[in-house]
Amino acid sequence: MKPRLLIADDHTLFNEGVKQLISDHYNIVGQVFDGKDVLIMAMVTRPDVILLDINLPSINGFDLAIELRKSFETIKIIFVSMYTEPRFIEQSKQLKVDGYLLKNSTKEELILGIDNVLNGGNYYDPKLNQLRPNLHHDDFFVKQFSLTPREVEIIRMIKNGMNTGEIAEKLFLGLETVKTHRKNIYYKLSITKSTELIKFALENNI
Amino acid sequence: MKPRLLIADDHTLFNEGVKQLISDHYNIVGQVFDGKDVLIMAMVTRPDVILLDINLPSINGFDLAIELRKSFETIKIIFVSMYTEPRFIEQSKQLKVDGYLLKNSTKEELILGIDNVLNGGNYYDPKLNQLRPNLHHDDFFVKQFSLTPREVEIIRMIKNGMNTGEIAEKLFLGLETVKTHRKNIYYKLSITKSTELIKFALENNI
DNA sequence: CAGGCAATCCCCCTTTCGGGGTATTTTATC
DNA sequence: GATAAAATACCCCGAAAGGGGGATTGCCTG
Repeated sequence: MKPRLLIADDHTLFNEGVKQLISDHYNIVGQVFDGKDVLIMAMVTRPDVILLDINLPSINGFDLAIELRKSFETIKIIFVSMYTEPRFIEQSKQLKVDGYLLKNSTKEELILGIDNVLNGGNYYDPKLNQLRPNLHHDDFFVKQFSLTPREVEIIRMIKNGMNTGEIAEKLFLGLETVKTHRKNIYYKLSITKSTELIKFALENNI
Repeated sequence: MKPRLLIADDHTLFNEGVKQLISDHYNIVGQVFDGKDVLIMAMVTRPDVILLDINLPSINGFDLAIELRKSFETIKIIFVSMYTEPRFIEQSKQLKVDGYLLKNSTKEELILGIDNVLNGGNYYDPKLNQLRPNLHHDDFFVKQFSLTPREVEIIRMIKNGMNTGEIAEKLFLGLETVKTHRKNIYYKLSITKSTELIKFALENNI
């Protein structure tokens, strides 16, 4: 009897593609494309394991993991994401998510991960441990504007509503240092105001 | 004879999944996972069409499109991306890229797009044109926070990067009037900074 | 007509931003 | 060990934003 598997990813092609790829190994009991459908679908199909995208519409993967854990003791949860941010990994481990796979994995790695988790183990993609913090290999925007990791970090904090002083305090930096970073960011992005920065950050998912 | 197709996407699972999905319809002559391999692979396999991710390692999709156009007159290029940024669409059209598909398309849309392009046409995902117009949302937003028409007008202008002085000038108002409106807006939304206002506005489609 | 609301305008004051510099130390890379 | 890139820090200055108060006009509605 093949293990029962539910796929939750809003990228239809990816979702469908993964299904095709591994339907020899697993019984794909459901596919959902929106966060709000995951819980109901889990209820209906009772999968052994859920492949869960983190960046889902309506409800994100983290919130879903919390809810799934509440309602379904035995369902294994595996995140499948393109994000390698350490804070994502951290949060996943805190939520006792069973696995974390990257979207640039191979079919073999995917199956290896799922099988490991089904056998009661954990599987966090080995590539996650060899990453330099805050360096986003596959972030087109960061490359396009040659932003440094520190600059991206500060952009995120500005996006989250922090001002220069708060950022300096949080990062244990001098006020002037953060000001310098801001100036460099503005220069690189050819902008002049924090409001433009917010727009840039939100529109580019930084 | 099935059309020859090359897939370029660094997300192995996606790349592989798409291959599985459409290998009935097309002859998948190659798969690459890094920007630097695209040109050589195009040379070797001579595909009719390339499905090209924009956010590739080493060389991004735009630069590749330029190079491909130079070296291979007849190869059709279709971007397959998760990004809906208008400036991406613009740039794609300027580069005379034949198609632009979204990663949350269905298998059917994918095939429709590829076939259109193979028949000499263009195919830009219809969803790209209907991004935005959602009057329900901002209605809700306006009601929820009981914003006046004038306030909404000013929020839009702030979102578009204008400062208090520019807004005053444009609306033939005194500086202090606009400042007062800003204060009232901040009070109603329980925020303190323009950056938070931008987030509110963008996230609620104001 | 009274009360509420929207829209307009003003003063005072402090903090934060944005733009112009310059300079030192770490880190990575060749 | 030289070089380049990144990260750190400081100075000066004016402009803009933010926060507190108050006030007037007009308009609609009960």
